[in-house]
Amino acid sequence: MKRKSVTSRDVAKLAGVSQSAVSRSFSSDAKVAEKTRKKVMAAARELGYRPNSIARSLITRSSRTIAVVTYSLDNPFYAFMLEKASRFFQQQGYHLLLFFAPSDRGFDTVIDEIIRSQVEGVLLLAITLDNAQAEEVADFGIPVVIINRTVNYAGISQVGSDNFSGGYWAGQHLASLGHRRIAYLAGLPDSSTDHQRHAGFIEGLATMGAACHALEVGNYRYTDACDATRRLFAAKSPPDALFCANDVMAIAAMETMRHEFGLMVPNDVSVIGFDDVPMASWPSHSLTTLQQPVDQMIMKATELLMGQIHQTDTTPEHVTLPVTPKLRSSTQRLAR
Amino acid sequence: MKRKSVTSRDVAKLAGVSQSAVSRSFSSDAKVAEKTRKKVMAAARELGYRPNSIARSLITRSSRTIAVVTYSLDNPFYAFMLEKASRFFQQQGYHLLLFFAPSDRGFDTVIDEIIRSQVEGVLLLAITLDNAQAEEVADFGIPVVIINRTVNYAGISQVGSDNFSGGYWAGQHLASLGHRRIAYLAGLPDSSTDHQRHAGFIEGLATMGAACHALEVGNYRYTDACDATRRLFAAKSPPDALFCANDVMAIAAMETMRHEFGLMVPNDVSVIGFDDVPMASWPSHSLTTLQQPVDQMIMKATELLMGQIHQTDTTPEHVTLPVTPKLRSSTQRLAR
DNA sequence: ATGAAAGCGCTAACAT
DNA sequence: ATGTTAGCGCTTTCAT
Repeated sequence: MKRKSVTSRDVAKLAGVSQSAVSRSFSSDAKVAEKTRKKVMAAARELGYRPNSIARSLITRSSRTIAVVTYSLDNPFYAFMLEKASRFFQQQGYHLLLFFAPSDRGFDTVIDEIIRSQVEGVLLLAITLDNAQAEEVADFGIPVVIINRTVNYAGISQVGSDNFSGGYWAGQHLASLGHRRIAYLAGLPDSSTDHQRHAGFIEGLATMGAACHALEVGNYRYTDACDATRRLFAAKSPPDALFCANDVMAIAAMETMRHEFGLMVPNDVSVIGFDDVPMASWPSHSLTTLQQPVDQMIMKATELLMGQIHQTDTTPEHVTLPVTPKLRSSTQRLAR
Repeated sequence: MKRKSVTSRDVAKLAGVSQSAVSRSFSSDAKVAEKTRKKVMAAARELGYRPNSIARSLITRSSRTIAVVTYSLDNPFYAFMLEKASRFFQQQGYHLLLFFAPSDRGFDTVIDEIIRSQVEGVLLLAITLDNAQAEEVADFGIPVVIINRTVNYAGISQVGSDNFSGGYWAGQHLASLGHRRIAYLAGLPDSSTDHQRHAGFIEGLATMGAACHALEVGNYRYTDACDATRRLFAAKSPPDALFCANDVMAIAAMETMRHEFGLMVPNDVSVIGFDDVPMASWPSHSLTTLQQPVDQMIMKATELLMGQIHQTDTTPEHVTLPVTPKLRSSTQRLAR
């Protein structure tokens, strides 16, 4: 049975106190006699009263809400981050408003919704803002932290890992293993992570006098990566080593090579991924990869956001955390 | 630079109209002359005005917000569902408040937050409510839909798939393949899904005159499932077939059997999972499993929730959707 | 310590 | 079509 919303006024009447006494009884830093609070709580329980957070937010002008925006959850790396970050905010007494970036433009609508919602902070998972968008949000004084993308805007904090160095290590390592036809399986072509990993890779190869043998785009997605792999290995001169811009694609590539091309990893082809998702360490894949420090990234990002929310004088930071090569059995020295 | 919050009043002043004209200009079903709206919009743009959703919600008494509660995102099955459901609500103009069920009790706190937030509906992903909790929420007239768990409370809708039949098929199929030592790798011991899959399994085995050879608990989690598998195969009489209550555990079991016990799947052991997550169809795993109709489940659940939000006379439904056996290569007839 | 009163920023009658 | 008025349910001075 639907209760007609009970207000603090109703509770006050029943308890025989003023409405503000009720309000005080429900706030932690109360200047209320223990006796009145008891009375109020009893009345509240009887009526099934719950303070209306919306009314509270309106008057205190604080929503205690964080918006998290993400692109997709089918990369476990981001699902994990979302969970971690959410639990953190929840524990801090914040609510979490979740938005998915629409594929078909319309991202400005999301920004508008976020602003209207009076959120106190925005966390962007693998999403970036163009200058107009950044300015729009900044103009309202809403702190923003971006994870795993860069922005062209000084007012916004970002935390990511050292993609360039990761790519560099991958390139150098594969070349030093004696591979000659080293290919790149690219992520989203317009993402900063892809650019940086790619650039590092090229440079790492260069230190060994090598160059990128072939490149196909997998958009950081499993099925796209399967297709890209097919193109790569159907070529006249197929790769003998492959650096993939993330683990999901690396696993897709290994599956495709093994089961459609009858190739062995690492005997015929060495493979390196990026992220170190849990799956990467499963024995079937045992993927050599570059570990991103997820926990640190989340910690830093949430810390930054909280800092900017609480002290308005905090200056935005651009944090780059180190990646760690994880040597597993998807790479080996080229058999002569 | 932080703009001091601009209100509709400010816009009204600048546009030379009344405050309510501003309000009307920002509502779709407007009784406003095109000319006034133009003026208002111009002034709004100049000041950077955005309607405050909180104030709007307070007066309209509708938050246009749905709460989604989940336990964890490390099963891709639920990550996928969350994304699907979120996108749906977002597209319908609803906001999504995300909560993670705290492991250490404290779930009542989440319920309290949900009620205070004035959400219009609650979607529970693989989470159930005890009677007191169900009553609490129902008392406030908040529609609730539970996915993949059952409730002991008539006022709440639930949608799930036919776990019993799935288990039944698995038991019967494994027995009919000639296996004699068929074990069960259980999910969370107190979940309805586990009970039903288990019960169906036992019954399915029984039709073939077989019984469950061994049981270990994997809590629906990868690492727990690895441990459970070790226990299962370290036994004097290890299984020759295994039904796992979900795909994640089935994959964990296959990894462990293959790489720690040197067993072949399906030659030495047949394995069946449950869910049909994308990973299950990857060639390395090629897992025979019971496909849950995720899309239908989400569609039905969101439809039910929307129905209950919009017509208060909608009666709660308990929907059970059929599962589909997906025969892949993790099962085969026992070699004689 | 408590109550009265004044709004938070908006929508929705009600007049005009 | 537009303005005036009265709140939505709460927090927060300000007196007492």
